[in-house]
Amino acid sequence: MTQTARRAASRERILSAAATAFRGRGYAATGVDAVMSAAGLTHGGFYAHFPSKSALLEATIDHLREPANMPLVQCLAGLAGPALIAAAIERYLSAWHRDHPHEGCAIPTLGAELPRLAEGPTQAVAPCVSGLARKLAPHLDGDPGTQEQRAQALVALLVGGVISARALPATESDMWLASCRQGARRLANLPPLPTDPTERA
Amino acid sequence: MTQTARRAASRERILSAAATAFRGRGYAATGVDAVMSAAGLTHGGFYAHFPSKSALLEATIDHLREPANMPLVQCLAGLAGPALIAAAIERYLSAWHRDHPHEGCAIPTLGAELPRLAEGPTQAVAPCVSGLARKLAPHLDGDPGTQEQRAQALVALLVGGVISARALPATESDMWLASCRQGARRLANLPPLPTDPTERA
DNA sequence: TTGTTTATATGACGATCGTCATATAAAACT
DNA sequence: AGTTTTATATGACGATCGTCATATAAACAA
Repeated sequence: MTQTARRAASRERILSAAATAFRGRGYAATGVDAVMSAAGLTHGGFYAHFPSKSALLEATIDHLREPANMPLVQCLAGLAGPALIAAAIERYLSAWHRDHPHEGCAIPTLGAELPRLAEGPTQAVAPCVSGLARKLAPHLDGDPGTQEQRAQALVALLVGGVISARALPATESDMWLASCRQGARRLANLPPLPTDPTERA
Repeated sequence: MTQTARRAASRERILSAAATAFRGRGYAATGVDAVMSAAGLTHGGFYAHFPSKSALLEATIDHLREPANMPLVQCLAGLAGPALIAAAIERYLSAWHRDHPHEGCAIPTLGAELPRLAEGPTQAVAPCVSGLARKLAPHLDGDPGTQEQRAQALVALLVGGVISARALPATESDMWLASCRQGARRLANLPPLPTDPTERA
């Protein structure tokens, strides 16, 4: 393998390890050491790739914004309109997403932590949030003038639903997610889902 | 002042300082040193009051759950029904709450960080979340059987709205908050607010 | 007033943090 | 083949972390 290819592959492994670690344990609680050993490297070589830990954070956010690294959005390919909205709600407010923070959307895991750091990380998360709303907006029905605003409330409900579901014990959390799915469908003008009798209180 | 009173007052100052620091900068990013000096004490005396930093975290959550330390809930006293719901939405999704994380609700600031720590802190936040939903539920109209579920979606929207609003730049954030307020009123079966022409896009 | 309890201050400990200078070893070039 | 470039490993630095043993000084009891 050529050296430039080695370097690119290492950088990619560091970014991937950082994406997992930052989402799983948070930015402040994750050391450069942990990221590098997860990438199969030693901590000293880190500064050949990134000038600082906070620079790694920004690069990680950008890395997670690439469509290939957003499985929750990528699985909406081919869908449109109410079907896309329904699928997005189902995926985002799923038990899998709640139970796999390190593989899911970065907003619920890092959204609260990043804005209290420097401006750089904050400016990196902002397009994450508004971008998600802009992606969903055109698929909402009703008045086109209010699509964007209803999409923003929908994104807030998705993010808050995942965060609060992660803070609750298992049984309570399942019902909470179901309630959020119903609420999200209501915001999106979708018909309510039939209540599954097996998961009722 | 008697010694027991001194001790109680110091403990209270530590808890109050911890509540501000943890909400403002996060748990992992806040040192015991910073909490103690904010309380007007030196770091060494900390372990005369709490056995560990994580024990302080749990005590701080309990401290924040006391009604006297929840200004956002306390200002709802005397209200009931739709008026209470409307006031809660207005307060929670206000620019003030967005701009003062260290004085506001603990869920948007610590909700994502605490569940990835030990079980102790997680079990401390859970009643925070479900308690807020239970407080709002009886004031929602409509089918009493679905009150609790709609209250859960409403809480998720409130929490996610504040978190995402804090991640956005000022102008975009104001509109985002307004969209969330409208969405929250829609979830609560309240009539839409008249759109303020001065803050339209 | 004297002796005892106790709340807080002082200072230090091991561990870990982010950072970097240097060493090594492999690839690239002549 | 010999030389240069370069990606990574090694090891160390100052700082800060959580924790604790000890000292001090004030409050209480006699």
